[in-house]
Amino acid sequence: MGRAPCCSKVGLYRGPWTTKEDTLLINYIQAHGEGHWRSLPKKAGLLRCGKSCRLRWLNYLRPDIKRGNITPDEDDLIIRLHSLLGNRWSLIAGRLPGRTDNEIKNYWNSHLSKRLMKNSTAGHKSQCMGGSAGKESGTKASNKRKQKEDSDGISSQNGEAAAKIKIYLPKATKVCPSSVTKYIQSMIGSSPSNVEDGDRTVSGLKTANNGGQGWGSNNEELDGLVCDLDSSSPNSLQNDIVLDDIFGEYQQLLKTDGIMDSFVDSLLA
DNA sequence: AAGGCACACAACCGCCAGAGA
DNA sequence: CTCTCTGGCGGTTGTGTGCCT
Repeated sequence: MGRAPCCSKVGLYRGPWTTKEDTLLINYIQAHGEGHWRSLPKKAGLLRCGKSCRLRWLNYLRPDIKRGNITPDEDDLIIRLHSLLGNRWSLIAGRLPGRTDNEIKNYWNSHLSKRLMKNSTAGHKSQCMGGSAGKESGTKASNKRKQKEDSDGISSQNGEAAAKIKIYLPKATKVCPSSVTKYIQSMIGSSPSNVEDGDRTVSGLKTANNGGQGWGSNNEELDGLVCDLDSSSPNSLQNDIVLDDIFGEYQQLLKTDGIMDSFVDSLLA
């Protein structure tokens, strides 16, 4: 309300993209590279909003996009990262090569949030769920689908599957430490944030059993995290203990794998 | 066979932050 | 310092598809 739209929508197409539009966009970006989304549609001969072009490219047309089902490894990693970062889909996507934030967000909303909800309601209510938990359905159709997912191994992975998870460096994404802090703080402060997922406990950083597979962040974020919690949390003593554990565990992982060195290198590059 | 329902996912929208004038 | 532009993010919506009754 009151805000000017990102572009004049008069005379612009909306809705699903045609193959012709896709081709125009791909050709243009291959010739001129990404960026300048605002002027791109005009130059490429597209009657689309620049934002729409950007989204289409990033979420669908990019050559390094990995199509197909989320693997159990990715599934597990998404759960872990979400338990730690909350709905920071771009950060999570940064650790899953070929996956987009949109894809992960959709996957979470349609699969994982419901599964975790189901598991958590069996025990206790978990408060580390994402914003939209989705509607739980009790239809035979959905049950059937869930059974299929289970048989496909999506939710039956255990430590063995988790042990195969690879470590990926995060993209150099700018993150406000305080915002991350808020998320983690909300998770830590909201009772046990662990979510029982089958035989396995998914917690903030319970990764010691999987060979040090990790998550993306940087020292600045963690410094901010520690400072904020130290200074402002009403339950700071309890939070401190939990946080110290997590932070120590995280540092252990970094030392073990030399993640931070290469991550810093990637940032400096 | 038809209608209803739920799901999956592409696409849109509003807001925010950083850069530059 | 302020304003504008631009890119990026997360939440939400729209639509096609498949299953069930």
